[in-house]
Amino acid sequence: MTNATGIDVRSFEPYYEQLKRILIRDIEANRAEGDLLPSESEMCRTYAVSRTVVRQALGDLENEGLVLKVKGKGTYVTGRKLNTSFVQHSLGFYESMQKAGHVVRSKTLALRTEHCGVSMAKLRTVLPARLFPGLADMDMTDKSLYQVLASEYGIRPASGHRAIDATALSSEDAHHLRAPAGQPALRIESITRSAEGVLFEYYVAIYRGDTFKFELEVTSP
Amino acid sequence: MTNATGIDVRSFEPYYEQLKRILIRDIEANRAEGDLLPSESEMCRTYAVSRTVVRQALGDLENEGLVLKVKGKGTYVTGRKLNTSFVQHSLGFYESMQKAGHVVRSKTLALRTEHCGVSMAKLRTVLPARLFPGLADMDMTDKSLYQVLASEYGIRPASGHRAIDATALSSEDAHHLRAPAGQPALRIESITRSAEGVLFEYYVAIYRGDTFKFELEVTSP
DNA sequence: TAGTGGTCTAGACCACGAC
DNA sequence: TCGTGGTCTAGACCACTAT
Repeated sequence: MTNATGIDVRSFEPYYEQLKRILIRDIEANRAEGDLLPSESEMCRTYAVSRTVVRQALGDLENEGLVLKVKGKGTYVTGRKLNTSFVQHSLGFYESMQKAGHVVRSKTLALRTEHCGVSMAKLRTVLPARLFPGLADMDMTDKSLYQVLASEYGIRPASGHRAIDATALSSEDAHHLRAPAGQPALRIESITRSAEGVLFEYYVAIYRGDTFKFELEVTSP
Repeated sequence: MTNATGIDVRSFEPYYEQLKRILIRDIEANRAEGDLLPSESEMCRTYAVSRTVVRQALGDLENEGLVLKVKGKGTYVTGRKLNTSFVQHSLGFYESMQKAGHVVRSKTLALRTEHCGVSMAKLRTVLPARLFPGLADMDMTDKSLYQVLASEYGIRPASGHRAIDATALSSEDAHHLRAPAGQPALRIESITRSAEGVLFEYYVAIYRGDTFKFELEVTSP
C-alpha cells in the first residue's frame, strides 16, 4: 500500500531517500527544535521498511545536521543552522566567546589549557613554558588566558596569524563537542605575538560547522 | 584467529573502528593516491567480518576524504590533505587564486558569474544589475572581475565583510569540485563595498576542506 | 525491566563498468 | 558475462537511559 506519506516501492528512488524527504517534510511542518522523533523500530513499522533503511535515512539527516541521535534515548530534532555565533578576529578565545554570549569553562592540564565552550568549540593552547613560570598552577576556570597573561606576566597580544580550514570532526573532538564524528568543523590555527614581537601563544580551535561562523572586516591595503 | 593485522573479536572497540585503523595504516604505508583498494567482498574474507562492517568502515573513510567509492569499479585512495593553498584576505577571488598559483577560468551565465578554480573552489557572485550595464556580455574568461569593474565602471573595492563557516559539500557542489558529497568544505560569504560605500558585490565561495586554507594577519585594535 | 540507538550477521537483488 | 559498489531484508545481541 502506498499513500502520500509512505514509501513507493515502484519508485526508482531508494527507500532511504524517500524516507529522508518524508522526515524532512515532517520535521519542517510539525516539529520544533528538541522534539523527539518516533523510534527507529516504530518507523520500521510505520513505513514498512527494514531498520537498515531507517538508519541510513536518519544517519544522513544527522550528518546534515537536522537531527541528533542519542543512544538509549532517541532521535531529536536539532536547530537547523540558525544558531550561528560570531567570533571577532583579533580577540582571544575567551573574549570572543563571551562576546557571543557563551559560557566558557576551562581545565588546566599541566601546561596544556583546554577550553570548552559548552559543546561548541574545542581548543588546544600551547605556551612556551619558560615565559610563564607558575601558569600551570593558576586557576583559569573563569578567567581569560589573556587576562592572566596581562596581569601576571605583563604580556599583551599585539599581532597574530590565523589559518582557517574545514575538516571533519575526529571521533575524539566529536565526543567533546557532542557532535557526530565526520561532521564538518571549522579549524582555526592561531599564532599570537606580543608588541615586542615575542611569539607567545599557539592554539588550534575546533568549531562545530553547524553552529559556528567566523566573521571579519577587511579593508583594501 | 587474530593477528597483528586482523580484527580482535575480544576488543571493546567495534569491528568497523578496528578495520578503519587497519585500512588507514595500510593506506599510509603501502598505497599511493589513485590506488585501487581490495573489493568489499574480498575485505569480508580477509578480515572475516560481514559486509556491513566493511561498508561502515569504508563509508567513514570516504566521509573523511581518504578514499572514494565508485559504483561498478571499486574503492580508490584519494589525496591526503597535503595540498593546502593560501587565500589572502582583502583580495578578490581571481587575485587570491592567481597569487596561490591557480589557473582561474570563469563562465558568465546571464548576470551570474561562476568561477571554477580547477576543481578547487566554487563561487557564486551576485552584482546589482543596475550598477553594471553590459557586464553580462563581457568576456571574463581570463580577467578578474575586479579588473573589469575598475576599468569599465571605475569602481574599486575598498572594504568588505567576510563570514567563514564549515559545511558539508552538497551533491551539486561536490560534482563541480570533483569531491565526495558530504565532505567538509570552507564556505566564505563575502560583501564588498567601494570607497564611496556602495555595496557592489556579494559572493559565496565553496572551498574543498582538504585542499584549502584561509589565512589572515590580525592586529590589536 | 523495557525501550532506545549501536553493532553485527548472512544472506539477497540491483545498476554500473569492464571485458 | 562477471565483479563492483548500492540497496535492502530479517533477524540478533549489546550498552545505555529511564522508570
